[in-house]
Amino acid sequence: MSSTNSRPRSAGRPTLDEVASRAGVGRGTVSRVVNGSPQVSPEARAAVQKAIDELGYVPNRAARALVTQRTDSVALVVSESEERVFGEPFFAGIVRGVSSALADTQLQLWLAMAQSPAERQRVEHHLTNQHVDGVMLLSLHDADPLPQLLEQRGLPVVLGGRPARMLSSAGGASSDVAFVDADNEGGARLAVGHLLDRGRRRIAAIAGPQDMAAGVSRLAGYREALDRAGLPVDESLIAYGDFSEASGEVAVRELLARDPSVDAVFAASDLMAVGALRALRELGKRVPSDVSLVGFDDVAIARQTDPPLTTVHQPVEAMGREMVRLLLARIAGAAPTAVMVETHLVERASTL
Amino acid sequence: MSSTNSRPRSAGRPTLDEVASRAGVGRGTVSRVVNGSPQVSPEARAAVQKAIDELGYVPNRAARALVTQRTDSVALVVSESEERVFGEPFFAGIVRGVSSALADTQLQLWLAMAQSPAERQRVEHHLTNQHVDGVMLLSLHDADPLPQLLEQRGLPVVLGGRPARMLSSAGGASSDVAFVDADNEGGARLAVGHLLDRGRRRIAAIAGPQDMAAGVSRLAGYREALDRAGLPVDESLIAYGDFSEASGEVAVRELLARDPSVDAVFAASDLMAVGALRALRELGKRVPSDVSLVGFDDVAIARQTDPPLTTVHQPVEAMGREMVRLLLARIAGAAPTAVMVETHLVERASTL
DNA sequence: TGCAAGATCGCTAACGTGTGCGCACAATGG
DNA sequence: CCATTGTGCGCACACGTTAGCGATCTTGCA
Repeated sequence: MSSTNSRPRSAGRPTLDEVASRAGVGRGTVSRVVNGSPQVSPEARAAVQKAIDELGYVPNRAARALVTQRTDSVALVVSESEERVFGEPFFAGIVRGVSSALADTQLQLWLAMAQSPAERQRVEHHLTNQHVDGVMLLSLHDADPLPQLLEQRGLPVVLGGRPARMLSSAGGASSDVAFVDADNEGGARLAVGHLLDRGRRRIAAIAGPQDMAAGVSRLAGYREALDRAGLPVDESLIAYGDFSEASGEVAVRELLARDPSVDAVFAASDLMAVGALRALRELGKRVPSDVSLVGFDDVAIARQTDPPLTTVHQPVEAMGREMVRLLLARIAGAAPTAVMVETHLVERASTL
Repeated sequence: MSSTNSRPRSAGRPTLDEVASRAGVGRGTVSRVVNGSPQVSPEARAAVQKAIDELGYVPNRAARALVTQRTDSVALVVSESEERVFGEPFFAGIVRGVSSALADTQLQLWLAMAQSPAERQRVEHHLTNQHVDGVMLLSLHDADPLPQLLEQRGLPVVLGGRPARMLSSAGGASSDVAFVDADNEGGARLAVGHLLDRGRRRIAAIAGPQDMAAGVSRLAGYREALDRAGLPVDESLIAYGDFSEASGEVAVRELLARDPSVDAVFAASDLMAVGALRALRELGKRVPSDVSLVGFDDVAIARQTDPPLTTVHQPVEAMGREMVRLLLARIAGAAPTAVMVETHLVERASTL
């Protein structure tokens, strides 16, 4: 009895008017019961409910979405490889925040990865109409056209991390696309301020790529901290990396070659700080006594380096929650807004 | 101009017959062009394509799904917390395999986490009709009714890991629900065989919970390896844990208290092996000289213990690919099947 | 030139649901 | 007993698409 024809399928799922005829009412009444409208008598409601239970009726999402224009689900799209998505604790934190914020809602979260062009194309194609009510985008490239494209198609979008061209707009300002970003500038100020407080004066910076918002903002925070302390910014104390471990190693060698009296290094990412740490050791510098070192991001390895890394922590879970908040507002019809979440310094043994 | 009425929406997305009237053809022709039917003349095709581009038309998925009964997307549902999903490399491997197998297809992968009852309810509700074409389920509870429920609703399901009640059916056998499982029994046989090859004779086992298929199978493999070697199975050399680190610690203390001459331990999970390793050290036993130790799973920490852990590796990526293969077959109308993927031993320093 | 076959395309009937409109019927007041 | 109000519910249309059935037009052959 399992192979009489190609696909048994149990004669299709029950439909709205099968329920209606079994309950002896019209389609409209069944629909009203399903959607909890008050305009239906207790006995009719009971009869309909009975029929629903007996038939195992469950409304067809496609048909409902077609008429209501809603799907009751949202997507979180990450433009990264599985490797990094599952490796970096950052993403886990975001997802945790997003899930917790969505818990109060009826909205279902769907996670998608899109790194290769083919995947990106497919995701775009699937997102683009009537599959979700809104999209959260994580870690996309510099000038990725995806957010604009989606918004243009009428799909609310919220970005995690500030888009590169949105550098000037502060928190709360309205822009063409909503985003949540950590206070990179403030965090860098905290880090460098901490080094200044501890009496360091020759503070070098390993900056991130200047075509990424985080890179620019963190360097700006470095400059501002020195400024506020009345110290001049010595451009020869700034080297540029690409957030990677290797680039941190190269940068710190260059910095010390330029000026051996450097007594502190601010690295714009923990990975670069880890590279810097290795190079410093190889150069015979002791951390933190000879050179203090501060990173940024508070990734997991920052706790396990020797010595453990002082770094700037970003509240990733809060970022996830804020993304949901903005997205819900956007779905409800609000204009795009930007919010900034605060960062704070985690003091460990790489500074003293 | 942004607040004249409640929701501008740019007058709605263009529809099929807006394209048709602009191109001067009928709706059917536009549909044929969009779906790549050969039954349309080059000039009509060009006109339609032009109109599509100008209007930025993109087909409405809900309407299409309503008539075709397909959504061109599948779900991977993991019944775990974000913590574990993003922490355990197992899931990353599965996702990598699934993604790579899906790359040839037009199907979009949606990942969902469902641990709490509320989340489970919501996922079930969203899956249950017309949101995806098929579902892959990972790490669900013992007698979870979800797979049966979904199959009953007409949704193809593939399980990662053997359901508890399916212990007897071997690879390829037809069952009521499709699943992919690692050869736990064979892996355990390899592990214990390795210990026997190295001359160990008092081999204890830390078994997993016996209400989980993996726990039962791995213990069965242990017994069978001894059996094949003509050795009796001493029940006092078997202790039971729950796959956790703490339970491994407790179990090994109990085993050594029962019989101090134990010269090898087979742990049914790497986490239990890590716990056992710590307890052995505290008990003054040297690994591997006094007691050899083998784990199971080949998780990331197995490489970083001291000494690094010999363990049984499961080809998680291949499991992901197999899950997709089974799901596609299932969607195409095939009956549920079961497949088993091979495991192999990774020799490290905890055995000699 | 006439006829048939094949290519091309328009029309229309679903797909299953939400919802406004209007009707029937019960309750209440005069 | 009749008029009026209000509640409950059936009817039918709309949502945007696919697919099958013919209608029309072109083309080849006798």
